[in-house]
Amino acid sequence: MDKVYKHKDVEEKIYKSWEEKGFFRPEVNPKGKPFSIILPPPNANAPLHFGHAMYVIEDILIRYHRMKGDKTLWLPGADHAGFETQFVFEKKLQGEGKSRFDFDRETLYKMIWDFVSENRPVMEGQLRRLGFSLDWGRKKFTLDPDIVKIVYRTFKKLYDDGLVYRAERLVNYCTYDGTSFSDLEVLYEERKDPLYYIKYGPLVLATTRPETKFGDTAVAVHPDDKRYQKYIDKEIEIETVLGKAKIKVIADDFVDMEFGTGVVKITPAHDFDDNEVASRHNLPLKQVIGFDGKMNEKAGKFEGLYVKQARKAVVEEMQNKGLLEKVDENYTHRIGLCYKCKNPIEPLPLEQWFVKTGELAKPAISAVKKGLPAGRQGKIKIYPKNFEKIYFDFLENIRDWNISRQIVWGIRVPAYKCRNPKSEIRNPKSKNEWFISEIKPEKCEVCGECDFEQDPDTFDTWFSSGQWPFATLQTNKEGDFKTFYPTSVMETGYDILRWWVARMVMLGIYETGKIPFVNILLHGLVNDPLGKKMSKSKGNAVNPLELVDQYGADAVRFALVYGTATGNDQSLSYPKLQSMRNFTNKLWNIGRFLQLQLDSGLFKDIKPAEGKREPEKYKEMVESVDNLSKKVSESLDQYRFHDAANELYEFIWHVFADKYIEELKEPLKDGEIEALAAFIYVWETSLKLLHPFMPFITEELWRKIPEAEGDLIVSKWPSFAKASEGKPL
RNA sequence: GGACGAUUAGCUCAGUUGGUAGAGCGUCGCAUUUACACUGCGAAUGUCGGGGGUUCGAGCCCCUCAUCGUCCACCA
Repeated sequence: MDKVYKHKDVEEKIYKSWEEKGFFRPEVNPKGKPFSIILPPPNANAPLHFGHAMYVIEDILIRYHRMKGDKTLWLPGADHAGFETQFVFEKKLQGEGKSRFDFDRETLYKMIWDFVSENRPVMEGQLRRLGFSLDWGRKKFTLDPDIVKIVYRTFKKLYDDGLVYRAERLVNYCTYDGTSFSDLEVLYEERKDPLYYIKYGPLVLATTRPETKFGDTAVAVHPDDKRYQKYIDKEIEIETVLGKAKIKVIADDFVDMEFGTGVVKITPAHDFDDNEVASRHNLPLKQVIGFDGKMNEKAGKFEGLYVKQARKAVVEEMQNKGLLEKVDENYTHRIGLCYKCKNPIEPLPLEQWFVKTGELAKPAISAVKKGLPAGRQGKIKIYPKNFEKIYFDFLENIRDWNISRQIVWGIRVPAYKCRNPKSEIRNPKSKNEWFISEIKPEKCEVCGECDFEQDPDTFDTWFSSGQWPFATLQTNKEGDFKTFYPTSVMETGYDILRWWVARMVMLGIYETGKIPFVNILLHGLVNDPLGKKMSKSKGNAVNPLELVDQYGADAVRFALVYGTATGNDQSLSYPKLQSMRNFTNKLWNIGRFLQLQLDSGLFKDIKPAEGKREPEKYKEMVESVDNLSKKVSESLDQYRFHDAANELYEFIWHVFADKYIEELKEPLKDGEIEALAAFIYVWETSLKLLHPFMPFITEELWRKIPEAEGDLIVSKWPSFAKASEGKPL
């Protein structure tokens, strides 16, 4: 054996041997009780980033339960990541001087498909490099035909249950990317813009968006505002850049009397707040900006101008006509930006598919809530507990979920529109011109004869990934769903608790009648060494594989759980990685020391019998490692990974290596069999306990112990009966 | 504006139900060709962010303030 541990000689070889022997499959423990985790599917469009290395927590749990004899499944997969992927691909096209508008829908889809197909194996290779014991035979992709079928089934069911509706609603629309975004996806930024004070007949109001005035359907004041009482509920005559007009004055307490003049123009088609005011007062929507970002015919002579140009032109015109009272140039406010291209989001009315979330949220809330009547008690536990509050906040204030996306890359909505203008007469039963079909329909289900067309939109990525636990298990090996659903743990970053986890609970309960998982475990983010969030655009992203090359997978894995409480953020630390690498070297040299004893010739024909493996003479060592087994097991059961890691590190290095081995050196020189037996007992136990954290080196060292049988990955987890003997728990 | 988290040794962070502060790295001293220098032994270092309260006793519980971070909601 070398003096120094060389991870590159070990890792690939060991992983391959595990995979070939089928140890990652639950079938290795056919009689065990089920334990399952579905891997949060990484985006198929890009190599792994550092956050993915946190999957190590799942691997620790999986390996622990596998060794405990559970029928253990860790199911891998990949997410098509609709918009993310299309954006990355668009960038690639840009680099080639092209854009997505150069291709038709089918060609574009095929191109992205090929692009993703190239990336997926890369990503899977990376997961292997980190040692993750995933059952590759069960891997799924969100665009697999059988997954799509399930997504269609759920959509149809929601529709038939009246939980899906189509409505013209304001959406966050990016006229540059040509797509709408959910509220969660919009980025807000502080900007300085002019605030224009415009004369509206007898009133003056302040606005940052004079170009939307053509879409005004009312002017609002606060009901208690003494200045404007006489105008409330009256129509006022106003002079505009397009001539005289009449507009209604309404009272609504959303108006801030202190702001500007205390008068607000209401533009329901282009502002979210105005839209809500409009729905309270039954005001009509008047769209003046098109989806191309240009003013439409309702803007009169400003038609065809882009919003920015129109604003300038309208302001100029108002100035000329004396309609502009003053301009506050130093007004700062927050505006919504497209989180990808950073252009301003334009609220626009668009027909969308929405899911009514109110009824879906209720069981998702009670699934976690404690203190409910018997039978409705929370069955899902969230760790760390403080994230419960975020979960409840989201679900208790949930808004309906817009699940349509105007992009090509994704699961196309299986909704079809009748094109027969008389369809409603022909079929009075149909609520509208749409029908939903899980399979490509032969004929129009509304009128029965027209040349119907499919909705061009695709589903929000979270709509499909929100069904991931049951979708992956229902489309896998026979019986998987029955055996492994609900899964034992859903482990992911806390940043997607609402986007993903809460939605999985809603859709899981809705579709299967059961919770999708029993425990929710959330880990923190990994920041750069200076504590800043890693991101590609900032250039501070670290590729986890580079660190694996440098320090070894085991050291990287251990560094991620050591010294940081579960759920807390951590900063990448090179000194920490180095000391964890040193720890692997310490392990290696313990193994090397044992090898030297075995090679000494003193223990040639000796095979310590079972009874001798826990020698009375070294009772303290045996008890102390048994006590370690107890502590590590308890820590893992409570998801206290940092405690377990700390115990292991302390014991193996500073107790076993520094103390026990020194004490055993002399007896070993004398060829004392009990000393060897004690050494091996403590060593074997230590390797087992450490294996979930550092799988590669422990397996390699295990195979060097002469009487160690089989592979460490499937060896029996140490019991700790002796440790608790005589000691109160 | 709201919520959550953080604030503990020079740095990075632990500290589970309240019982006179811990680790890793770093620093300083000593040892040594030793299974391992990616080593061993030893040492120093903290009014636990500020203030107030509960308690026999608070890093931990309560109130308040400050700074940083994250998420959510967003006033034209």
